Amino acid sequence: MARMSASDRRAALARAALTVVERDGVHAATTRAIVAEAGMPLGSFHYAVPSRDELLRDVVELVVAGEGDAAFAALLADAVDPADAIRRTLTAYLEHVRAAPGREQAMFELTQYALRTADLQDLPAEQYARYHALAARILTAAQAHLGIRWTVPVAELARLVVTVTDGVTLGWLADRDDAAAERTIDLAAAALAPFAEPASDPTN
Amino acid sequence: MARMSASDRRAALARAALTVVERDGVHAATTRAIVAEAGMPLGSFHYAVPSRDELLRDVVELVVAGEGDAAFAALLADAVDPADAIRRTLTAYLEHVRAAPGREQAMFELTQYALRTADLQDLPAEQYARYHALAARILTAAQAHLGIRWTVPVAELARLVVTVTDGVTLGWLADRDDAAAERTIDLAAAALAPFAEPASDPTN
DNA sequence: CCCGAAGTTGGTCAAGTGTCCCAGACACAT
DNA sequence: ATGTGTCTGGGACACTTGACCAACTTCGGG
Repeated sequence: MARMSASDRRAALARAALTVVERDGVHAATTRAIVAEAGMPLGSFHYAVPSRDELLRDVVELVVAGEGDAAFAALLADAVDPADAIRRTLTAYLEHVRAAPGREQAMFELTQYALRTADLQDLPAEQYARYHALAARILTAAQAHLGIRWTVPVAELARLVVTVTDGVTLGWLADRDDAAAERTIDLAAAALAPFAEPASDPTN
Repeated sequence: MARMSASDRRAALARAALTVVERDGVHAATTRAIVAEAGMPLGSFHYAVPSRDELLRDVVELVVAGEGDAAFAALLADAVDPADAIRRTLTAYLEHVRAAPGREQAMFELTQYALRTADLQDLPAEQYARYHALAARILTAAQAHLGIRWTVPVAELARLVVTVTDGVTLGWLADRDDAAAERTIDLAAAALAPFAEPASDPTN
């Protein structure tokens, strides 16, 4: 095994653990499965990290941190109106899920696991705060790109958007019905579009 | 232990297993925890059911079958308009979640578990089909109660409603922010209400 | 009343788990 | 070169888990 600092090894273990969780689920993420994925001997595990739960915490934080760089905002440029923009963005997200179902399922599993683990109970709140903040950034950017203004607080709309993406994802994971998911997105876009008004609307 | 037929015992074990899953999570639903919950000796387990995975299948089916009797439709009577009706219904659902968070979390966990288990992969689709059917029934009933007509197919609207309830539940489970969840529901109600029109609207 | 079938139960096993240990190898400053 | 703290990695321990068994008790029909 190449020599590696304990902290580097810990990071490598977290990445390996995420790979295992995506592929086989949280319950399969044993210490042995993780070190096998990382190509390390078992002994390295507890040299690099005090306990398995602490590594899982790293994994959740890895997930939370790495979810932000979404290129969704770029899509806004092509959209012709708010409904179109919302539909395109949600569709892009669905494509992302379809391309790597295990990844999104891993997010849900990790959230549920954290909720059941005393030491990790604060993580889901942080995780969702980041999701909400990300959605808020996209919505704010959309105002400039589309020349519109949201008629309700962006923070509240952001939470609703995250709610819809989570719901669409869960539903699709359950029945893998692409067409139905698309229709749900169309409907959601139509439902959310009225919250936008032209930026210079004289009625305000 | 009272004498009991093997099939009755199997049903009792499935109920006990559900109780354990609600309280402690899927990973805690070991054969020993289940028989302890059911007040049975360990030996009874494999007399009544061939394997643990087969009992988990029973549990998922129990969940799928027993979710339908919601009394949500009754709330429609008091509502003054579609937005109010939707808000009341979603709020009632949120109350249901808040009263027994473990229960709804168990639903999610069981769905994820089924998706990861080869023998159970067909169950989530069935589970969500039932959710969608239930939502469709409520939406159809709402038409008569409120004297309105949905301007989009009920089946599609039903899937969106389930999407929203799932998303709201997941978000609330993560951060337990009652106020934020309430506002999300308010917003969702406002967004969905325009899909209703007076039943005798002359513009159609 | 008897007897085979059905049900009960504590004990046991092999596999798998998280955690820990320690003897050795390595890198680097002195 | 030598020493010191860091890293390696095979092995072990205590424990849990799902599964199984064999002896025992109870039931219901002939």
